[in-house]
Amino acid sequence: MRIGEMAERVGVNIQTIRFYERCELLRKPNRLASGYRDYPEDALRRVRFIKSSQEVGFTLKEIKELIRLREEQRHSGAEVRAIAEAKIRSIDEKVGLLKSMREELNALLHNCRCGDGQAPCSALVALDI
Amino acid sequence: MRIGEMAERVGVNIQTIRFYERCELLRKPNRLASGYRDYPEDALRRVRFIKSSQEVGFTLKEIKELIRLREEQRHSGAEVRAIAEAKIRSIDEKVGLLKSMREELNALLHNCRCGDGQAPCSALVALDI
DNA sequence: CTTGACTCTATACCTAGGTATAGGGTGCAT
DNA sequence: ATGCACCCTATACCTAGGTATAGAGTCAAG
Repeated sequence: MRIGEMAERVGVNIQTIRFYERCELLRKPNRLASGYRDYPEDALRRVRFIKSSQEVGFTLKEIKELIRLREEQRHSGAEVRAIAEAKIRSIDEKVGLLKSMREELNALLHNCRCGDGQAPCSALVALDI
Repeated sequence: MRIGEMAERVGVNIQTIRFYERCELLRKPNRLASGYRDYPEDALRRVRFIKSSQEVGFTLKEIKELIRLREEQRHSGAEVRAIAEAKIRSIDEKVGLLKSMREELNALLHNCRCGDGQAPCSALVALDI
């Protein structure tokens, strides 16, 4: 698959793909005789992985940390373990934050009866924003 | 509380507090006779709310959308409802993404026996990164 | 009554993460 | 054989989200 199809299918800009390659977030793909990049089918998953990780607040630097493990041939089990454990802790923190935000919003949905504009919405007062 | 204490207690730069005020993410606080900003105790929570929301991948623009609801005196219940529902959906998506990342990482922790450097780590191969 | 730590506004600067453009080649369809 | 859609590299530019600096005022402690 060439870069245009890849970008199209994941829903990102072509430049973004090349940008990720420069940042070493994506491996350099094989080239056709023409010099065009030629991606295997599963390169799509790698780009999607980057995009989802960004969605939940990881920076490219953090994402690269995870990716680099794979690229290193002789990484130690202990190193993998330590990084994975740290990532899991940070994921759990994020899930915790999201859950409390969700509860607050849900309270808002069920308590807000302020369509009449008489009083400030009590649910939003509780949310304190 | 003056701005220095506020920044200190939340763990952000003083300039960041003023930046949020300019962006209308924080209400303009009362001023002392000197012209110094004077924050109430609960302004801390508002800054922490912004910071946690960023942690889980919301942009300042998205955060502001939620905040603005409160500021508007006569918002309609339907509008609140629609925005809150949209936010809940996006929170659920994020939680879903985080859960699958967590499972992958957990598999990595329990399957990786590659300390010997003989073979590529099979858990990371499965993770496909 | 001055020195040091704090504050103010205004403006300039910085990093991350892209996005666009210029100038040129590829390759298939007409 | 040429036009159109695609690709290449290199470089410039852009937005978001801050962070630093200059120049000036505040104020409590010594």
